[in-house]
Amino acid sequence: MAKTRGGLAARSGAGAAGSRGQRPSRISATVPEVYQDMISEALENDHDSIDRPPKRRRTRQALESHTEDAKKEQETHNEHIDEEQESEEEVFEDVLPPAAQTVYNSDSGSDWDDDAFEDIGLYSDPFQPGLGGADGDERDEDQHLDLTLNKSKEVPQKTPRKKGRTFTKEDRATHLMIHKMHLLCLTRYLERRNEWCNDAEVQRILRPLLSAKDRQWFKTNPEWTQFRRTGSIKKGLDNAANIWLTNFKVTARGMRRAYWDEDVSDFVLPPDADRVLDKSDFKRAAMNMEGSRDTGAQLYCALLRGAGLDVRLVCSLQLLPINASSSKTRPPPQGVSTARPVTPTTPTSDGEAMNIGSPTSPFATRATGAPFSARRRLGHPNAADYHIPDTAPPRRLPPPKPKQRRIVESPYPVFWVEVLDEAHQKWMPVDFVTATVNKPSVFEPPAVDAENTMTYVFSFEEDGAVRDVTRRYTKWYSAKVRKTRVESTEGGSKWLRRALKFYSRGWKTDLDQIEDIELQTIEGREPMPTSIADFKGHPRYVLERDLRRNEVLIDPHEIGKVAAGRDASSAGGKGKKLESVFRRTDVKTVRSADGWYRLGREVKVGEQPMKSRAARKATNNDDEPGDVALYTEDQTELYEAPPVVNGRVPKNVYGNLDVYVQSMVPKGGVHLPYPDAARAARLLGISYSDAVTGFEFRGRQGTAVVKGVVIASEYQEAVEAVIQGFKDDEWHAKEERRTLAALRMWKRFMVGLRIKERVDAYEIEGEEKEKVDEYIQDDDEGMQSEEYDMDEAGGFFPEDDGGGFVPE
DNA sequence: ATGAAAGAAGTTGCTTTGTGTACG
DNA sequence: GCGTACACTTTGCAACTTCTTTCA
Repeated sequence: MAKTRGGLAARSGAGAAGSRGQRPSRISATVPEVYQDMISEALENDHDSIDRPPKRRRTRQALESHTEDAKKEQETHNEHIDEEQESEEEVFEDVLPPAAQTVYNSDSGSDWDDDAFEDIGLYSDPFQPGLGGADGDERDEDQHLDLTLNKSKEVPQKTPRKKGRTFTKEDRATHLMIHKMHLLCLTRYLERRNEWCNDAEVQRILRPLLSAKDRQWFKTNPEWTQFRRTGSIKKGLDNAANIWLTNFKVTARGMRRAYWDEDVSDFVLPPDADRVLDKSDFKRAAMNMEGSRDTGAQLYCALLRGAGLDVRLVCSLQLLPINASSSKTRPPPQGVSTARPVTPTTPTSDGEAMNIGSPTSPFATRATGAPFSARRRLGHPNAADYHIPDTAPPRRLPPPKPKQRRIVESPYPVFWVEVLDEAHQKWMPVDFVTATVNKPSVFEPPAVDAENTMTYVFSFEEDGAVRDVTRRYTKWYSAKVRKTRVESTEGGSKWLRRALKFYSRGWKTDLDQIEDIELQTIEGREPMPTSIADFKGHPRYVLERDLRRNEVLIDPHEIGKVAAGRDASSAGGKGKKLESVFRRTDVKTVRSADGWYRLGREVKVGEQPMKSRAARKATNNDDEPGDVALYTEDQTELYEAPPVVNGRVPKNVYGNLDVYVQSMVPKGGVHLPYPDAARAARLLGISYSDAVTGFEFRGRQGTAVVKGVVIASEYQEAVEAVIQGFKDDEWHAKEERRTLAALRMWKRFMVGLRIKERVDAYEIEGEEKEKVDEYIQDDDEGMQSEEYDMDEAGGFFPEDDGGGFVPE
């Protein structure tokens, strides 16, 4: 769990979660049961994965600098551990920090086994901030994720890679788990915010913002035409957005894109972080009409709900990517939207007051990307991004602050709302950052936006039900976005469904169904990808080049062509290389006859292989390594083992029976997977075969795993009875051993008593009593040691049901 | 600026029916 | 002499992944 904590530390723009410690017992009280299951499941898996020591790589740079910093490193490392253990309990805090961004602390390492920390040292990494001696700027350039913990004796690899790192299977599993945890945490956070938007007092505070006239737009007459009703609401929303923009002041940074590679050991909450932690903060934000952009959107939601509209709170979750590959671990490039004057990892300078008008301000920097004057920008879709105080003076006086601070965020919102267009039974996205109504296409930030990414867009309704509406807002859902979501991992779709089920209302309204169809249509309308890379892993299209060796196109229908290769971009379209695009549904998995047999299937007679692949090795020395024929599932049928005849169970050449799946048990037979079954069958003298259920690798060769036996079904009861008999016997034998041991001790005790009695009888007047006492004492000691200290003996300890020493 | 190709370097998955010794 | 329990050992290769560089 230590790792988890490291991964969920707040990065920036996040609330101060650290101040609210909790006891572990509270975790179970506050975490919904379904999540507890999921978490424990995930942790279990990880325990499995650490059984085998992972093979690790190491870069030369890291090794070279190791010795110098080793000591210092160790100290730092220990501190980390302490911190992590301390704060580990807060992971599932009831109140999540607002806009909680998460980072993965490289120091928390790949193994969270406490013992593992004792003999594993972190390598000092010249790229790691604060350790390699690089100054701040360089650090940001070169800093990369070091998830690898190594034993210091490890030998360096021959030719290490300069930058970047590949991750082991365990690392990737950890990344995925943290990604999931992050999703759960943010969803819960979102649900809570959504709840606050329903708060009557918040709505009451905001109510005066909209005059009766402003509200009039939202009161539509059902007798009006659809168009008029929608038009009225849109007009009202435009109006409300203007009012909101002139009144709400952005004073804090909202949620932003998460990265893996930041060192949280010296993390300081930036001064412009969103500090709304509980409902009272939320109310205060409503009263002061200031806060982060996110808080603004939430309050806006409350305002509209208060005005009687059906409003959903929408959030584009800023999750840690599933793969922490090096391209994703670099700090955000100072690109289009990162017009921040300071590096993101230096929070102290982050908070420095800035002069908006100065040429070094983000305004000036922005000028290259958005060459608009402040006034022109007002009408620009991204106007809200600039939050210009002078052109839109707030109604209330700003709090007395020495200087105004610029908050430069992505021009695309993270939080917004969806308003129900009742006439059309559709949800219209409404946002005051982009100042748009019903334009879903303007919400998706480009891939290069270092502050904002769109992967999961969740929409919470007033009653707390959640909907995944990502497809409404993303252009390339199937081609790009889906690959960054859990659905692209094994069992991911199911997991997400399960996670979101917790927030569902349990049934689908008509509106939900209409929306389902709408989202499906959007997905179906997605055009064919234009780049070859996007075809890989696409749920609908496939290129022949991306087929795996056990995949084959059956009855393929070419459904398009795509330009591939360098020729494609050559002038005049000459020499264009075109590749055929096929449907993913035409792809079938093929296996060898042996492979199918392991799944309990058999290739039908006369079937021709669909594909063949080169055999790895000749099985016998004289054989040429030929090709292995591969078949599709359609070419196979369920394997039927030779039946049990007259109680005789068939055997294969190895003298046992393959039962890889249940269907391979021969007719008239039954599989008893108990270890004692063979002995029982032998005792009864009936025919049986050992059941081989799989293989395990020991040494160089695989060995069969035998699990129980197959017997004729008529003997099942008898064999089970005998197995039960064995168990009873065993139990009785054990009891007998215990009884004997107890009796032995009683005997000894009695003998001891008798001796004492006799010795006492020898006592003659005048003899010193001490001697006798000594003798008895010695005897006592003898009884407490060695043979009396038997585990199974029972007897001597009152709590043992063997009883004995203490008479009942 | 972007993406494809090619190459490098590393990881993963497939493979798939023992043997020798001590001891009761 | 026989049966049983247990320790021993952990291949090698191709596919696949990820990253970098080069180029159009």
